[in-house]
Amino acid sequence: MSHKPEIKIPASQDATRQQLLGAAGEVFAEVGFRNATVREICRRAGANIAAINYHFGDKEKLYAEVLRYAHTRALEKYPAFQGVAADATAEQKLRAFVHSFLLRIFDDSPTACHGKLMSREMIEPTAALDSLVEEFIRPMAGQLWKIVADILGCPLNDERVRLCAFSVVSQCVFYHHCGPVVSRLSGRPAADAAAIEKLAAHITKFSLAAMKNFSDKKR
Amino acid sequence: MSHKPEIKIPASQDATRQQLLGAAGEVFAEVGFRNATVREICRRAGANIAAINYHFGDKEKLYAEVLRYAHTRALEKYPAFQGVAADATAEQKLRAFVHSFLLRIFDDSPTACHGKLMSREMIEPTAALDSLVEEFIRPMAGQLWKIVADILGCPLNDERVRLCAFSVVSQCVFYHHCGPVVSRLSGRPAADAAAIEKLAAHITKFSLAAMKNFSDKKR
Amino acid sequence: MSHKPEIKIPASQDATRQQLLGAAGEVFAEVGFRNATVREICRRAGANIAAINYHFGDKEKLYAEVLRYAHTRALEKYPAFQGVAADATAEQKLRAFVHSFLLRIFDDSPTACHGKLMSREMIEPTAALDSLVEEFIRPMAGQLWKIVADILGCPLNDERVRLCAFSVVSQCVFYHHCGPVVSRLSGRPAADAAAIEKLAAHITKFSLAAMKNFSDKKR
Amino acid sequence: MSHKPEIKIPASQDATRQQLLGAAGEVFAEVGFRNATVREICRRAGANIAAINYHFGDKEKLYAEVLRYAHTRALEKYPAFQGVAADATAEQKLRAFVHSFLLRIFDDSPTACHGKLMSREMIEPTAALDSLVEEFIRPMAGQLWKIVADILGCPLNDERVRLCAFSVVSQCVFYHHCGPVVSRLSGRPAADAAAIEKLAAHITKFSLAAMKNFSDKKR
DNA sequence: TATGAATGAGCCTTCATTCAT
DNA sequence: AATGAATGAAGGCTCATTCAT
Repeated sequence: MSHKPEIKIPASQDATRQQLLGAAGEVFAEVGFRNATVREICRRAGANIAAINYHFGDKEKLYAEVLRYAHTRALEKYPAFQGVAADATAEQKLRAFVHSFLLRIFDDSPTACHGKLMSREMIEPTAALDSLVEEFIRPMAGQLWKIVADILGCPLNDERVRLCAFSVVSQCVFYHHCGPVVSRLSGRPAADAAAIEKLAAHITKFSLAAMKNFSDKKR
Repeated sequence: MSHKPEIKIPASQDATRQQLLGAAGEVFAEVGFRNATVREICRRAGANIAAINYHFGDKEKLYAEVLRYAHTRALEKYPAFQGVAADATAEQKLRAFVHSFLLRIFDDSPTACHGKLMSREMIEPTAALDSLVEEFIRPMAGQLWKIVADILGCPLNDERVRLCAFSVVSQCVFYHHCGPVVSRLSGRPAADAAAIEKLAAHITKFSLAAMKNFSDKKR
Repeated sequence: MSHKPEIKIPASQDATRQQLLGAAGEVFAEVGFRNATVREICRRAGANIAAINYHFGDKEKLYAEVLRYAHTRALEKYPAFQGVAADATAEQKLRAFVHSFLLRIFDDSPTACHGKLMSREMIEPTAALDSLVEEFIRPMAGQLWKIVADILGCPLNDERVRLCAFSVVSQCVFYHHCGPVVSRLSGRPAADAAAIEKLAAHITKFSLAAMKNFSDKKR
Repeated sequence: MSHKPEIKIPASQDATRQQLLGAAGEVFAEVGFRNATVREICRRAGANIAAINYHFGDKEKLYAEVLRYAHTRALEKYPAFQGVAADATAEQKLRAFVHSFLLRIFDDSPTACHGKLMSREMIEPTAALDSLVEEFIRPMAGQLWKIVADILGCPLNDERVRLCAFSVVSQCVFYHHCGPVVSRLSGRPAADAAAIEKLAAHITKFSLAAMKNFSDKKR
């Protein structure tokens, strides 16, 4: 409010764009696309109310960019196989995959909104979801399928590979998406780093135990 | 609020209330609480635009009632252990639990909205969630914990019981909540009765395999 | 501005609708459809800003209704052959037609806006013009064609009938539509009742003189 | 971007100005002053969005220049007495005047916008109209008055001269200004060269017939 | 009791204009 | 000299809610 003229000086084109992407990510994550107001986004970005239309065309196009931006950042920050050698065992890779998946989804630093945005996208998919699946999610699914096929000893396109992979992912997603119920049932609040660690251990153990005993049993 | 002069046929008064509950369930499920308009709800219910405020006070109180109503109906329609004897094995009970859970969550008949409402409630919990958990979800969790404890051979309050129960439920919830991604990845549309049957079989098999091999392995 | 509580009491549905039609007519006539603001219309109508959407759907539908309303009123107020017997001569009918046409078009009482609305409609025709022509203008053109055909001694569908009728109407329209130039050239302001009388006399005389001498001359 | 060392042809500066005048003429003619956006004008002119303010001060001053520019061009392209000798008869001069008037007003080549701009100016006169009348329209009216006075055999300042001249011009203007109604009534689209020729013939014939029979009749 | 006309805050978007570069 | 990012007022429209009937 006072002078702070320096805040406006660096306002090069890209700076404002970036501020808007960040602020929009926060707001969309907090209240969803529809409930988010451009006023609030611009306010947080320190930009004029017309800035969104100027830089992105409209609110919807901004949202699409935010979604891509959030995904890109999340994958850069938490690569799927961080700290795992290329020749590691499938079990080791699974553990890493689950752990980084959880870290990615639970990161609630102000700049991270990937998890929440995806949760909302699941409930009300937008036009942006199609390309998001092809660009980010399908490749990641492919990585998991390889690991699972290896563990099961199945060909990659066996239906059981898909089913077991979904069973793995479902456990990761669950604690994030059903957080409100999980925390009410367990009496504990959201997940911290230690809890995530523990969760990753359980999911990996549970899933490996299941898959090791899987192939030789018919339903 | 006062006495409800009792004698009254279940007539007009209650009829409108009921119509509103039904219509509101549909609309809230389709577009969420915020995006739902009282005009549309009243239109579908064949009621006056002021009917919601008259019968329920405001939109939010209507929503809370819809949530309870939807849960009650869903549990009546798909009891947790339908067709399973009280002395059935834990495995049989688990199978029944999973199957009815899936049926409940995937029922998309116009009068059923329990699944969609819960999905939305996970993302933006309302004040109604607290009582919902206590009244409906905790009892159901208790039932599952018993089964899991039996299978694991653990005491009921062992942490592994909670974790494994979550692992079971997470798989059930996943196909519903992440439907938009699952269908895009698999190329198949939503779930029909046969698919649900198959899903129930997989989840049960996967979970039993995991839990059978669980206790004797360290992570 | 002061109390005038009685202004709001009679605010039955139709009263507000009527107020809006009147106010909208004024505003649309003054500044055109696009430049007219719903805020100003509602202000003049003593109505809430949402009243237009409530009663008419949107600004455009309001405009269409205003156009029809203004036409209907103008034709009621100034019938084409007021004070002329059914068996009057074609010359007498022409004189009456021209006179009432001018009166209609120049009426600038606050409730009359027909003339200005039509002028604007000529420059930027809206979707409403089509039905307006069929419903109001074509019947009136038919009346004039009969008179002209009678004077020329031509069959009704002779091309000269159309051309001469247009020549008559063009003179009526001109003083209204080109008022800004006419008044600047002649130094006189807009038209009062006496001026209209004189104008009607000239146009009738000019046109009759032309048509009397018309048929027997080749160009 | 680099230096463009001064020598500079009358180029860029004036070139941009000229482009803006042309583009603005088009846009103002198409959608009117208020609905025209500086963005669209600059886009069509291949100029920067700030170019209008830079070269003309603001949108309104640009409009005034466009109006003068369009008039000048229209009069250069269609002189009032093209192809008519100085000693031609008044009838011949009238014919030429009417024809060139129609050509001027109906020219809808992209660079011509005189007719449409004037139509709009009639409905919402701007400050630019005053000087436009003095500079372009009054001289032209003077020319017509002379012709008409000659035909009527009246002194130049006789009121009948004004009235008859208006009657002539009104017919020319009518087909342009009321085009939307004329075309709907006649089923024919806008005017091509042949139609204009025919129109000129009719207007001249009608007007001459009227004026020849005029002076000796009192109303 | 039940209605529906009326309310006014708030939404996204558009626009001419400005100003630092 | 010329740019284009940024501005902020104002536009049409939607909505849950109220209140006189």
